[in-house]
Amino acid sequence: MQSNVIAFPSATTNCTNCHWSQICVTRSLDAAGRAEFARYVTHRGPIKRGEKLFRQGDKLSALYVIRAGSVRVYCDSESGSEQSIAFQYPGDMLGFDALADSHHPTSAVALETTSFCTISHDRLGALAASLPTVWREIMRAVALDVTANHGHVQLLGQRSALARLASFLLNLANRFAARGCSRTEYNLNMSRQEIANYLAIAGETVSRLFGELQIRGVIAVDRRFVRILSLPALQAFAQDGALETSRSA
Amino acid sequence: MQSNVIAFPSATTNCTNCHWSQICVTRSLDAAGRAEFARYVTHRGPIKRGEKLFRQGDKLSALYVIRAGSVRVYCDSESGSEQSIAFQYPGDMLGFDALADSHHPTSAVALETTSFCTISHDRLGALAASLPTVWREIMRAVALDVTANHGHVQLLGQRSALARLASFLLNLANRFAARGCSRTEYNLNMSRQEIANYLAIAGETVSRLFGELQIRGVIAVDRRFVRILSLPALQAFAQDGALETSRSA
DNA sequence: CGCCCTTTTGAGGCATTTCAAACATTGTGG
DNA sequence: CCACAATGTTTGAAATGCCTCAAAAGGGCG
Repeated sequence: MQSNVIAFPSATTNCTNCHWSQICVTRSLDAAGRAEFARYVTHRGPIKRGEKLFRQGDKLSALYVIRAGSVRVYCDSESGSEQSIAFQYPGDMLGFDALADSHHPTSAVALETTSFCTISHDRLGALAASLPTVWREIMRAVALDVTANHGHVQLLGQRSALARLASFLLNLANRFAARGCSRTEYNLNMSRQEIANYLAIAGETVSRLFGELQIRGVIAVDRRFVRILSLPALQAFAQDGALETSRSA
Repeated sequence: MQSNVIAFPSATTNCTNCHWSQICVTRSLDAAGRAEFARYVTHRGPIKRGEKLFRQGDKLSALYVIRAGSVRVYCDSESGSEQSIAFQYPGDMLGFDALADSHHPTSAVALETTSFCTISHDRLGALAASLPTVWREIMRAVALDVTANHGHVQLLGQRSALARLASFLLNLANRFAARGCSRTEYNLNMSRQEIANYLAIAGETVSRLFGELQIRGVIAVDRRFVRILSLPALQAFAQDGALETSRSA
């Protein structure tokens, strides 16, 4: 998000004046509640591209909320291959999958300079006692994460690589829009290879498909900057993935 | 599970004498706790194959735990296609993805005659007040579900169809083993087509791959009954998906 | 300016899909 | 109890979309 419109937050930001209070788990809290919540939150970072918030296998120490920047969550399999699970943006909470056995089953790495908040695992009980309603919001955040995972499975279930890429671009568009950024113009925070891994297709295919969509006038791509020229056309590709004839709407 | 070893539970079963108390969210409760928990639980079913526990779009009314039988969870996309998200067995909790916006983003359908428990959404607050520690278990169940979803994504990220099928068979094996059933012999509760949809490959391919694995002596298949003849060989296929030469261990 | 890394573009091969038909299995009604 | 329908499964042959390997082109950064 850092690269998309919104300025990098100052170090003195806290939950009462945070940009993302409508997206974060604080969204249902009033000013007093947010001030109280802030007592349980530690600001961290900024960390640089490539640095990790946590590693697969690490003992759970806290839950995380992105404050600025962006993060890629991924899994390493026994066979050595890596699978990207999610890209996370400001306001997104991550790390609760570690609540199952107190160890992180995934890793999270910064895609760019990134700041984040942590909520100590030890203090979750106290937080819940102090702000009972916040549990509901945490559950909601978890449920949203589950739903996002379902979306990812649905995306991978789509046969055509084109449909996957189109779905991906639309997903990003919606998430940026939810954060007050442009729905139709944004910077990709990840490399082609990282997109490819997330979509479970080859990097070269991603490249080719960006080309295809550009030739058809559906999007304009310049390096990592994407402009969606026809949202309906992109949605059509996301649904049936048909390439075939002239379809630019 | 009904078809795998364990007898169908009697109608008088409750949380204090439930077969699945080591898997269910009650697993950390003592006898008194379970008795208390049982006050919040309603027994439902049995329902028949094809009947639904809940439908995508339904208003959230309760959380669900399978007691006997098996369930398929799936998503309908706008384009009309369907994507299987998970297969659930006794002790598994489902439905909490609806906590995000109070409506179910998925549907759940019985694969066979199935009984289940419901925990009314309205009474979750009272339950939490009465049994504070149970929240931790519910969070754990949710985290397990998230982890399972990551596993599904990893599975779909694997390129070869053979690796996907092998991973799937191993996943089932582990889950049956966790429930005290045989790890190496079990009945599939779902059709070939349902497996294919879950794995995002064609039904015909599933058929062919079952044949391949059988010819190679890795498994023996008779209709829906599967016997794993070589766990190591199946694991090898799950990791690299290489078919190539003689590899029967 | 030159090196390195990412991205793009090209050509060929192959795994998987698709379409189609034979086959088995289960359930149903006469 | 059998014939038949309906459904699910297997098998075959051809088409194709994506991957792999390889090389060139473009940016970023010292």
